Amino acid sequence: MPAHRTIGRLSLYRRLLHALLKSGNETVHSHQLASLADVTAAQVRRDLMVVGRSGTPRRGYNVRDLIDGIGAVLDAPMTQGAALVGAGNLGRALLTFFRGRRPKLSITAAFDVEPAKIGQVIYGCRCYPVEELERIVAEKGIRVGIVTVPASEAQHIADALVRAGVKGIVNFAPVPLHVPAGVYVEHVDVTMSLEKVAFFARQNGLATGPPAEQT
Amino acid sequence: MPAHRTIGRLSLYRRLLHALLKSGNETVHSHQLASLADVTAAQVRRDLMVVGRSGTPRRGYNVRDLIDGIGAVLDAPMTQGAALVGAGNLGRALLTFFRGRRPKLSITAAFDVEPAKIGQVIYGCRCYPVEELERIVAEKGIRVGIVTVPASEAQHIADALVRAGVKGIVNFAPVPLHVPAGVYVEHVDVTMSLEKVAFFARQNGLATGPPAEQT
DNA sequence: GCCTGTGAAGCTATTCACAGCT
DNA sequence: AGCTGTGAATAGCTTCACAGGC
Repeated sequence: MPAHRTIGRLSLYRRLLHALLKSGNETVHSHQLASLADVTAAQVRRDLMVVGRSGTPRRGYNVRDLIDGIGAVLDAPMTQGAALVGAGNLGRALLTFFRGRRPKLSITAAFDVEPAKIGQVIYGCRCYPVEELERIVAEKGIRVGIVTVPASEAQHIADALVRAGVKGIVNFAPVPLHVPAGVYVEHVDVTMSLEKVAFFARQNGLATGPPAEQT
Repeated sequence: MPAHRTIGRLSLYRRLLHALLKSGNETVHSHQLASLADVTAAQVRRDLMVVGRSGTPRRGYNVRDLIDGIGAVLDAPMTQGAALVGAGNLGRALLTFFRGRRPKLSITAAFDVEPAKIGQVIYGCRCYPVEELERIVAEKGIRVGIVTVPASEAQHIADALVRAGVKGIVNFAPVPLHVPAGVYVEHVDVTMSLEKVAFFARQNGLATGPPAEQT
C-alpha cells in the first residue's frame, strides 16, 4: 500500500504534468518535476516507483504515460461522488473550485440547514436539506464527505455521514472529528496553518531563524 | 527550536483548552486532551514539554496556565497583522472565519483586482487594489500573507509579498510557490486533500483496507 | 494508584549514493 | 555523460516504558 504522503504528492505531480503538457512538453526529468513541486529529485523518483511507469535514462519520463499511471493509482474505476455539507462561504468556494475539475471525482450533492438554500442548484450542485443527508448519501452510494459546517455541528454531521456509509471525510471545521476505525479523516485546519505560519514567519524574521521551510 | 508538527498541534490544543474552560474545567489530564485532539497521551506530554508549564501528578495540568504557556510560545509579543490577497469566495470565507478570533493575529488588509471590491470594507477588513500591495504591506510592517488568488496569479503575488517583507505565506492556490530561503510557506492544497481522502476511502471500503487513519 | 516527564526504542519518511542503462 | 531505479543510510517523529512525585 503506497505511503500516505506519496499519495498526496502524486495528486500534485499530476496537476503539474497537465500544465507541462499544455505548454508542449512531452517528456520530463525527475529534477524538473522536483523543482516544480518543490521537493527533491530523489523524492520524485521514489514516489513514482509506486506508479510503475518507468522513465528512460537520458530522456526522462513520458508525461502522458505518467499522467495515465498516476490516474491508475489515484482514480476510482468508476466516477466517485462526494457530498458537501455546509453551503456557506467556504462550501461555495469549494463547489466553484472543484466544478468540472476532475472527471473521476466530483461533488454530487450539497446539504445545508438554511431553508433559502434548499432546492437551489449552487454552482451546478443541487442543495438538499441536511435532514435528508443520511438517506440521500446512502442511496447515491457516496463514500466521500466534505464537512464545512460550524465547529458545533461538525461531529453530528460526521456521525451521520459515517452512518450513511461514507469512508473518507475532508474536515474543514476547526475541531478534530472522532470516527470509527475504517474511516479516513483529513483535517484541513486553517487556524493551525495560519498560526504556524505566523510563528515561523516570526522566527525567520529574527536573525537567528532556522533555514526556510516549505510544506 | 520546537518541531514543526508540535507547533501545529499547540495551536489545536489551545483551542481545545479554551473549549474546556468554557465548559467549566480548570484542570485537564494528558489523556483527556489527547482524546480530544485525536493523538496519544504521550504525544501531548511530549508536545507540552516545549511549553514548559508543568502539570502536577494526580491533578494534571492547569488549563489557564497551559493556555497562557502556549500563548507564550505561539503568539507574537505585539499584535501581528496578516494580508489576504484575493477576496473571492475563499478569501471572504477566511475573513469571516478569522474575524475577531485571535486577538494577537488578525487579517488587517485585503487586496483584490476587481474594481467593485476596492475601497469596500469586507467583513471588517478594508480592501485595497492589488497594485498597492507592496507599498501597503511594507508600510504596515505585515509579515504574514495569505494567498487566495487563481493559480495563474499566485507566484506573482508571492513575489510581491516577499518583496514587501513578508516572511510567511499560507498558500491556498493549487500550485507550489517558490520563495527565497528565510520565507516559510504552508501550502493548503485542497485538491490534494480531496484526492487523498477519495483514495483512502476506496481502500477502506475494500475489505482489505488498512487500519483507519486520522490526520 | 495514577499521573507527569523523559530517555530510549521504534517507525516512517527522506536523502544519499551508486549500479545499470542508453 | 546523464538520467533512472533502488538498497542503504539518515533524519525526524511517535510511542514505549518507567522513574519520580503526589
